[in-house]
Amino acid sequence: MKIDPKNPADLSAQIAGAIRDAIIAGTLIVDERLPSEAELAEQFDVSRPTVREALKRLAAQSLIRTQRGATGGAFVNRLSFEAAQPQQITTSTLLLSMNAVSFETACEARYALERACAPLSATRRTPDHLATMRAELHCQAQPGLTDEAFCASDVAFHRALVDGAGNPVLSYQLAGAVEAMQPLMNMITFTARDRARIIALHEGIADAIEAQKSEATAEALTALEQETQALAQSVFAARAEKSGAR
Amino acid sequence: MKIDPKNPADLSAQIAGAIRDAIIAGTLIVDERLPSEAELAEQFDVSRPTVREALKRLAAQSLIRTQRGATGGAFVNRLSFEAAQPQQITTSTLLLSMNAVSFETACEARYALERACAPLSATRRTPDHLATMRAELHCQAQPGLTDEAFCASDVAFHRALVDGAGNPVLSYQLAGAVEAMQPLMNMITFTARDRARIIALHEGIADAIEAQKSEATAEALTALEQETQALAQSVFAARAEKSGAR
DNA sequence: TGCGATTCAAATGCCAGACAATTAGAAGCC
DNA sequence: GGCTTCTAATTGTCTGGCATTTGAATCGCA
Repeated sequence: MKIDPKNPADLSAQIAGAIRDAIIAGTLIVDERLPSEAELAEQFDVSRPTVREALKRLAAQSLIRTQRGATGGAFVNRLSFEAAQPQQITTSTLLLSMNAVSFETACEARYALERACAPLSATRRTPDHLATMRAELHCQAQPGLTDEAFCASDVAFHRALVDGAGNPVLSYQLAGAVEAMQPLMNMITFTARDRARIIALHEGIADAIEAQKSEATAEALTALEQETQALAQSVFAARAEKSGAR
Repeated sequence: MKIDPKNPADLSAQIAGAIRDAIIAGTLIVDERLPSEAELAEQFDVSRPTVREALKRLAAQSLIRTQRGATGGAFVNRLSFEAAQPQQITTSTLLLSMNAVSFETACEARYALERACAPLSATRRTPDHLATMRAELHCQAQPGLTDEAFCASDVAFHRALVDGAGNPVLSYQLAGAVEAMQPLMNMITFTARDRARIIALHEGIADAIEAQKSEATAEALTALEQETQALAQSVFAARAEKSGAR
């Protein structure tokens, strides 16, 4: 790990990479303290600011944390699912917004992944998950709700469904797919009739989950996907026509 | 965005957060040039090294890139799926290795997600994807293959399956789940008989994909999951007994 | 001896200034 | 016009230093 060729480019990136590799390889284990900045600077034969830049890179990925004071320093972080999720969500959101991914594609991915959780969630969901879903349903039925709040509740509903599978790996992966859709959903205006239809479909999902029926859950999700796709299509078509007529 | 309270903690993190928020909110658009380090330092009323640390944090997340020279500077990066995948993979790998996720849980998540891709992949896979799968199958049948190489080929096979769905969002999300399993798989020693069984199951998957049969693909994946789980269980049980007898 | 207050040292956080390297564009020359 | 050279702007890096935090050792005192 102490190697560092005379590559003239980006010393801090190289150092960060070397430390990252050591963490991945298990050479540095969780909660282990890295050498102090001064020692690292000496080891890699660079200055302290350069070492600091490398450490900040790692800190940005939650690979290390730093403590000040006498026994301070940089410590290898235990990367928890909770800490990784927000990053996963922002990355997914940016990927969708920067790459002109169509609503259709993103929606297809999201529901395909959610259907993967359906059988597990139907089997394992706790009363808590069910209660969350029912609560969000109630929230969605409020009359004065803004579109943003409606979408947020929609996301919360689906996350409860995913979490019901009781598999942290699934929850982590799905968080990105579900949350990243929110900005796209926010581009849609929901009429009262649209909302009623969506809520009815949500109720179907909640009922299937409550009855622990795997296939019924998957079918309800498929129905919701079709409804969502159709709704989006009509909204975008109307918008295109409007701008065409303008 | 230019706001920066007198929080005594972690100026560089605050600055990085402010710029990140601006990117997410769309205030800074792709390929736009940020002010120079000196200007940012003045704006935020901090020194240049502090600004640099903030920029390195953003660079670590591929949110910006930097160019030297006269017209150089920091530019907002178009976050591409290709650039995001490696990060997603290392994060997923570390999450599994640092959180004592059981083989069972990770395996369940992986196959659940893969089954979600099965119908799409069966419908849309190109001859290229099919060729990759067949090539990896051939590779797996090589006699002198190490366990690591066998696992690597296994991963390549499954990624071809996932990519066959033709949905970049799915490919991105699944990359983490599939690749992160590799270290766990590497802990297993595959006997010739184990490999033969796995290859046979892989062939079943490839055949189903070739015939564009969605349900057959999903069933083949389920069979492979059961085989993998059983194999892992027997290996771990044997290992536990051995260490108990030691 | 026991305990609290003080001091000390180590480490990170931050800053000022400087120089090197790189790069694009401007200026000048043929 | 085309080529070369110069220049300015910008990032990359280093040196040295000061401020802040924090745990631990030390000292004083009962």
